[in-house]
Amino acid sequence: MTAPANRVESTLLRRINERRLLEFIQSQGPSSRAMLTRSSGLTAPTVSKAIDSLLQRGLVEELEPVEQALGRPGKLVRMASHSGAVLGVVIDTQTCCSVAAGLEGTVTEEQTRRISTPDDYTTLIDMIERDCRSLMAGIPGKLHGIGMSVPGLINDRLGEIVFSPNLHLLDKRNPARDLEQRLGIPSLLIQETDGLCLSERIYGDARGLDDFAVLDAAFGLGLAVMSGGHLLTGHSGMAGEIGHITVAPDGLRCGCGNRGCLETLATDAALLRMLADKLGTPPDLEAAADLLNDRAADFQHEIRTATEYLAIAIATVINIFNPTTLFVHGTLLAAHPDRFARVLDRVKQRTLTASLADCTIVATRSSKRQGAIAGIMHHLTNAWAPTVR
Amino acid sequence: MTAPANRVESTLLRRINERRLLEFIQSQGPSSRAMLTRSSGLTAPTVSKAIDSLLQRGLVEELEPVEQALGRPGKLVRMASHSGAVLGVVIDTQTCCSVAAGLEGTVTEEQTRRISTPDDYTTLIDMIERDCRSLMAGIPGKLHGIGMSVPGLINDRLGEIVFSPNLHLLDKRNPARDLEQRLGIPSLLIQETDGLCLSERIYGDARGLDDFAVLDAAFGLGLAVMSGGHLLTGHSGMAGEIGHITVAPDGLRCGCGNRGCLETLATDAALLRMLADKLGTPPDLEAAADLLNDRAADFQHEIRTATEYLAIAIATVINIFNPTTLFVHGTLLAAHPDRFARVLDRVKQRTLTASLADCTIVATRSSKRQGAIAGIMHHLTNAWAPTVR
DNA sequence: CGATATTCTAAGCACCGTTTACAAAAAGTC
DNA sequence: GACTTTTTGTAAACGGTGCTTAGAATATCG
Repeated sequence: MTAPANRVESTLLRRINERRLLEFIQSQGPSSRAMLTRSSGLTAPTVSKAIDSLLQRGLVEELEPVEQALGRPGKLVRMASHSGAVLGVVIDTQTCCSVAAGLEGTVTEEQTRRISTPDDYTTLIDMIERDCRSLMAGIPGKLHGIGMSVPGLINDRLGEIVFSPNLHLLDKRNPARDLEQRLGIPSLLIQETDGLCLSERIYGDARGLDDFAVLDAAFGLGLAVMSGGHLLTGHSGMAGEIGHITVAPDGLRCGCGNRGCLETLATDAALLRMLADKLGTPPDLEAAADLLNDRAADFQHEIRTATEYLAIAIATVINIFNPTTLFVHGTLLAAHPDRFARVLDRVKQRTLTASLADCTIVATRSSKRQGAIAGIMHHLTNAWAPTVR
Repeated sequence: MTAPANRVESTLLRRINERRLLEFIQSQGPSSRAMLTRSSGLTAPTVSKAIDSLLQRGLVEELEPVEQALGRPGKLVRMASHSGAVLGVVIDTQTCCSVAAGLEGTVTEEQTRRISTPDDYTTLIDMIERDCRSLMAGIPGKLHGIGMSVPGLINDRLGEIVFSPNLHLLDKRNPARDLEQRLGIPSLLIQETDGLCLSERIYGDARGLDDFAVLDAAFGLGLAVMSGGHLLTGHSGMAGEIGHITVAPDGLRCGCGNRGCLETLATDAALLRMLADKLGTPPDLEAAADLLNDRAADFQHEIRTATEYLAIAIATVINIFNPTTLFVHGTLLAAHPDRFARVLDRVKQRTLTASLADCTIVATRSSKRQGAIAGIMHHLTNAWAPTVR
């Protein structure tokens, strides 16, 4: 009762500045107060006070200086990794994994637990709970939160997965809320492509970029867009559903009920299906990759079709969003240099010259695991203070 | 030299609050300080000081109270219309118009000058300059700026119209900058669909909405998206080019060089062209509207085709952006109740159920004229202070 | 005419970032 | 080893901002 109720506006500036500093520490690594003063444009005393507050909140920690510079060595400040941690959980069609990381966001194999996805929702949550508890036992400091990356369509306002075409056991569920109730740790649901997008922004090649996009062309066609430094959400967080544009009116029937959706033609899964039709037996992803490497000549038609439609998808994103960079996630077409080059060549045919000139197209190097961590870290900084624009 | 250089951060809060109040006045109409206190959540003294500042900047003006309430009547404050004004200029394929309006944004026929678009750029600027000077002579107070609505692709960073498919005399030009040099009044280039979008947001049915979109299906296929209260711009302001998604790989050749672009199939212009093919002579827009009203049965195929592709365009926007409302601008399909109902019916087939359930689809009631005014007003408030998100 | 209700502003306070000044801690210099 | 130089970090005073409190201004109602 000591503080007045409406202090919100009064501390707004402080919170915005704390957040800005946190982002500098995140992107630059361990920094002294003086370095932050230089890069943020704030004054030294302001930085000092803000860092004190961040230390108290446990988001950053001090490090002994190791510099060999001229003057007084500055005490370094870094994202809390000895005194704080987050968990990331990835739910996917084949495999699920849980990972612990410091607030600096480094994921390691030692701190990862993997399971193959069970058929039953309750079993899934049970197994994830078990893995999380096991990871929590090894965490030194405070656990700030859990990020959970899931495939499918998430409705933020309802707080549930509307439906997940490739993993129906998630339909109408909220595994993050369920896990939060069991563990008592704030948990956040993150659409997997949004996670990849945040991961590129915080840890990847999109650091400092305000307008870029991630297109996941592996199974479903997922799109996440960073626009003006903000993740595109739409009214209910369901933005980014690019997979169901009609591009072949008489094409194959899609899970959504229509025919010829882009998703049925432009993904790894689509190429797999075309290979299966030709071979008579469905190959798995690795077998398909080998086939395409060894006997590419036999599958020219299939490769050309998938390439063409992936190019259409990429061109659509570039035309609509005018990003600086487009990250493409996928195994068969995006990760293979030659085939990716062919995709880019086709994109050139289908994009407005001016928009394409602005845009670099690359394959993602991020993982969903890193995406789950990025998602919860984004939430931790984002929920605390708004951004000015 | 009196004020310190870095005072920016210190006055940020003040500016944000002034802007918020301005938006309340804009949306609520004339308001007393007490009313603003209630609706903004700020305290009375803060509101009073901020209004003083707005009065001094000439953005608002005081009005004599006319209330019949109980206590002391509050002096009303409104957007400056006696003491301030803006101009709007619309450049379009057939007709151009210039209009003067108070800062409250009301456009009238008396304050409008129309010309038919000349063939030559210099003549165009000459004529617009003449009309603007004529309008400026009748303006009571300060002229704050000019908004200029143009068709085509605008590159913000280069500050020029990249190209304008239906009005090539604008290619590589910046008529706003040219007009600004002649008149000495700050002038702003606004993509015409962005203008419609801002117009709906400030003056139309999108007041208070943070996630909606405007699809212009008249000549080109224009898209503007308001996402989280911000206009989607992309890296260079070229976002929204939805017209060149390939939907009919063997279709007609488009101005962009490809075949089967959505723009060649889903617009009024596309329907006109189909009618022309059937009739042998190209009808103008009014003749076409009459034909479709009187002899609809004769053109079932053409109507069905355009309807189908417009539905694809609408569904794409809803799937990708998850808006609360989608405003469709167009004469032949969107403005006619029966035909629009058929479009909506087809949209239902092509949109993800969850996203469609969130979204209302209506025909725009805004005009490009209002859009030009909205564009400059948006700039006047937006340039002054950032938003917090 | 006084009571009541409502509007608006003046004065003082707390918080925030900035400026200024200075203390702390290292390397370089004689 | 003492002094200077360089860099880092903090304490105190100052101006700006919003908030709280108090009070003046101006209407209607009884």
